[in-house]
Amino acid sequence: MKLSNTTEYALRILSFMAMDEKLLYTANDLFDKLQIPYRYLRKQLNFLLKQGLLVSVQGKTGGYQIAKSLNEISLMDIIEATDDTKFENMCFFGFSECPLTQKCSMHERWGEVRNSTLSLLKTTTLNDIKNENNLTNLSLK
Amino acid sequence: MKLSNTTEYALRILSFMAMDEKLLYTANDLFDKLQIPYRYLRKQLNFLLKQGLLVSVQGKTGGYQIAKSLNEISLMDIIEATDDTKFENMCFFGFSECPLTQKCSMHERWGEVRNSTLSLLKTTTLNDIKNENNLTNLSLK
DNA sequence: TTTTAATGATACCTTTAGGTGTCATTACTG
DNA sequence: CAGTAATGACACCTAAAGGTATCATTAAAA
Repeated sequence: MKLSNTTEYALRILSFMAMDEKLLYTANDLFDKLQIPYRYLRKQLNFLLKQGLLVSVQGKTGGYQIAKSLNEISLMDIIEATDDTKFENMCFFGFSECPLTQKCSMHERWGEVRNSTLSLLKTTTLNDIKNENNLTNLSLK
Repeated sequence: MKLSNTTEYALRILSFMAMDEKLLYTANDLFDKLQIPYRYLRKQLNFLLKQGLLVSVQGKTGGYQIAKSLNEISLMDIIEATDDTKFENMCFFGFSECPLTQKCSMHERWGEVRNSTLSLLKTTTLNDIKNENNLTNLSLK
């Protein structure tokens, strides 16, 4: 009922980098702010790179940058890149067949809240996040 | 972003038993219907017993029964019994301090969908589930 | 009173998410 | 051109969730 740590980390990283998307952020910059273990952060950055969400520059003045324009990356894009759960037809009881065939006793009710959650995640982009960013305050604590 | 298997199993078990709450269900009855590995199911039943959600009868004609009246058990009660995540103030980015002090950039939006999910889980009881139960169909697949 | 079919308890195994450690490579800079 | 500060790659460790195995206990029923 909670995103995985890995997914939360990815959301932190990209949301933070969205604050100034033209900047080149080093792993150390991000480590200081985001409360993610340093080596795991490094691994995660490499992963996001391979997923095409980040680009990197090597060498002494290197770092990472968001690969696309902010309004092209939704929160759902980030979640899907780091979590292979299929949310679309997720049955409340975890039955794999529920949504398409028979309906379980939570089908309607659960469908509603699931859809509003999914819709929020799909329609909110990094650009929206940027415009509302108090994330720095947060990450300081 | 998904309930744990263990929690889903607990929801299956109690929702199924709610269909006829006065019946005594054996582990084998439940195993046949609920797609839960037999030995894990046994373990889980013992756990739900200790949590006070079930009562058991030992011996040859024994089995399990829901411990309270159906409208006294909400879905959230079941979730909380099997998952120690604290949902109330769950921050979207997983920051532990978010909800009470500073607000992160998803605070408002996330709060809304989180609250409607929580409210559904708290207000839906096993009695509601019983009244809408096609779960048998489901579990047959 | 023995058998049988149920639950109770507990220890162990397996997989995976999360996290570490080490060394190579790149490219700016003194 | 050597030193340095960054990323790249990859192997390994750890804890917890999920799942399995075994044996003891209970109580109805033959």
